[in-house]
Amino acid sequence: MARPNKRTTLREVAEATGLSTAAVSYALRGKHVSKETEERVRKAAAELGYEADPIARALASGRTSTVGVLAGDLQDLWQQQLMAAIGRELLAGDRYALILDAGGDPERELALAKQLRDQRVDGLLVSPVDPSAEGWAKIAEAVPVVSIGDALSQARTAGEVLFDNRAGIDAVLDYLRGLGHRRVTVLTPTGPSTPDRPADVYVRQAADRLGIEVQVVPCAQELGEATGVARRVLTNSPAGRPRTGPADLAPPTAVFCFSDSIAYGVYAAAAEAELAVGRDISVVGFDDHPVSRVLTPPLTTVDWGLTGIAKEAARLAVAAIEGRRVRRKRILCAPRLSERGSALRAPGDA
Amino acid sequence: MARPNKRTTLREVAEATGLSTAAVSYALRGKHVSKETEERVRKAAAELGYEADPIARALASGRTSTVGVLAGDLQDLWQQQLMAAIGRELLAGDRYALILDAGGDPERELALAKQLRDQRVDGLLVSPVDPSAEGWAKIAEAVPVVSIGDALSQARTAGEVLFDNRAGIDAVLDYLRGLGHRRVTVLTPTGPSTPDRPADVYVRQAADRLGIEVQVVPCAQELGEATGVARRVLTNSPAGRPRTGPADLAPPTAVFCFSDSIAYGVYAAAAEAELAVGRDISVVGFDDHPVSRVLTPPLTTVDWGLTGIAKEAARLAVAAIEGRRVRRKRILCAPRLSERGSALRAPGDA
DNA sequence: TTGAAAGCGTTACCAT
DNA sequence: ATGGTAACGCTTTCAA
Repeated sequence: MARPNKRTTLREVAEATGLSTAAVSYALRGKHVSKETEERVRKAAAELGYEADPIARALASGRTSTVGVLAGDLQDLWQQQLMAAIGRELLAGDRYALILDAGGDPERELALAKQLRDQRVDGLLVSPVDPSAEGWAKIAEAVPVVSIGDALSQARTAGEVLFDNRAGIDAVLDYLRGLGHRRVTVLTPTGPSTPDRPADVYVRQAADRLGIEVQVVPCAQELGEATGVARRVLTNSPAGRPRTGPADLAPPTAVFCFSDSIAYGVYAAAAEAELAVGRDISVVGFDDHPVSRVLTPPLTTVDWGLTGIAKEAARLAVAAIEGRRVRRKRILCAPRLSERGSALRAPGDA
Repeated sequence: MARPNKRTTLREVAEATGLSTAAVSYALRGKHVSKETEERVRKAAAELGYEADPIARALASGRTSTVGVLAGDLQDLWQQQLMAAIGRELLAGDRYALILDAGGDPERELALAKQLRDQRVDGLLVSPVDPSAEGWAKIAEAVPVVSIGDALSQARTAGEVLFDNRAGIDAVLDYLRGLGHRRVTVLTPTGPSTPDRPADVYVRQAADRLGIEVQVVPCAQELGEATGVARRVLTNSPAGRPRTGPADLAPPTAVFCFSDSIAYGVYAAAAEAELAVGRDISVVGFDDHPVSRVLTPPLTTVDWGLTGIAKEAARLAVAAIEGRRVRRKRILCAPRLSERGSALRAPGDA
């Protein structure tokens, strides 16, 4: 039965002030009451050290001032960064972020989303592993959902902060093509159990259009694993060759990573193989994590504006929670190619 | 009033089965009931799509199967990593991590801890900004607390996973001394509003003993800010000189950073100043974040074993929650100096 | 403006 | 093994 050291309850404040619990409840929230009683109640509450019990409040009101934040995969350093930023943003608005990690598993992702809903989170921010899952529909009915990155195609969300993947991919492939690259390997965090994500699909189309040969290879975010995959790609050992794409025996001249975390793995593998990033093998990332500029050479990557994303996502969620209308509930983040030193002219290209 | 699409409640399951809510409640938890009723209830519950409401359960039982995880400062990449790891660890045990960020502010840290307690978290894991704060005592009375990094000196915690700071600092200073360094700047995340932490105090003693001149300079974790501080330290501009320590005009030959995140700032500043890390200026970190080995040169740092820490901390917390006794509730993590390329012989040293 | 009382959905105690 | 029924601590009608 609960904890031994009891908290002061609303009833006790009521008794102390000679008011009803209802009156006290209102007074503490500044509703329906006269200035003076509010004052009196506040004082009594302070003296008794009263603080409303969030659980009881949640049960009675259905609200928690807690927002669920569901990361697709927290192994991704950029997502860690994003969650931290969202947490700060929410906290600034007196809301708490309940951060969960789906670990790249689409099923777990939905299971966690449901739990969050059951916990009465007022809103749910999600950076989805599987944006096309049907399960999102029901969840979005029960709680305002804001998706980050890709749109939840099956659900009516309260807001979306999307990456303009097409523009980002076009920008990178154009850039690489201009540098003379014709064989590019794309490393995507999409796992085997996950359906292709929009970027995976689009990058093939874009490459075809530009006359670039791409090979799309799935890759874990964790550094050690990513390094392993990159190692195989760079040496073009059989395990690194995907089942799709032309059976080209030459290794790629450039690697395009759909997350900076993965790019770090390529750096590690390149160092092992004594390949100079930039000169021997070009690398492009996709997030602009802060440390990317500290690498040698600094990682050329696509910046989506982390802070802005966190701000917008939090804003949309809060607006939805408070039932406010917003002008645009779909924010499209434009890519900015941060051209640094990791992608240079392809070897052998004039 | 709550959400429109109502959930099925315990009472409905009771009515459907002709049992009392009590019986159903017990049955679903496999207590006091016969095999067959349990079966019958389970079936009915499944058919009705019943799932216990965690909030109501929390109010009635005082338990939530949620664990609060309070980060001192989530700008620190290593702490991001740690939180992610703890979250995974907890999730594996069917508990949810409620991750909050104190943003380096000791007052906020305590305020958040209280909120977490009010949320009825079953346990609290904390990587404290201010381990010596008195406020921890009360919190630890109400909920099992496990501290990570430094011990909460004023509180009776349920467990501790401590870094052997003294050993770590000794190892690094010994190492630097052996390389001929005599002027070392220590960059610590400890903020102006925070009391000195054990490591800050100890590093001065250790340096004195070894005949090393140290200057302890506070430094933010965020890359941009850290770079700024490091810039001043490397050029020894007035702003970089702390008020304490000898007024030495020469810049340090080595920088010892109490977090890898800060070390990244030093790399950035060194690059700006065209100083070669290792040759012109030695840098040592204190966490071993995964990306540290990807830098050029790879960062020499102190490894505490992230995964182990997350595991132990989660284990201690869960044990305390379940009221189990543990042999050792104080785990001391031994430092392992990962000697890589960022600290070399001091310039001018034979 | 204030009070009385009915929930909110469980759990846990006490009978049976 | 089950049922009845207080808690749990708050919010929110509905009256006054």
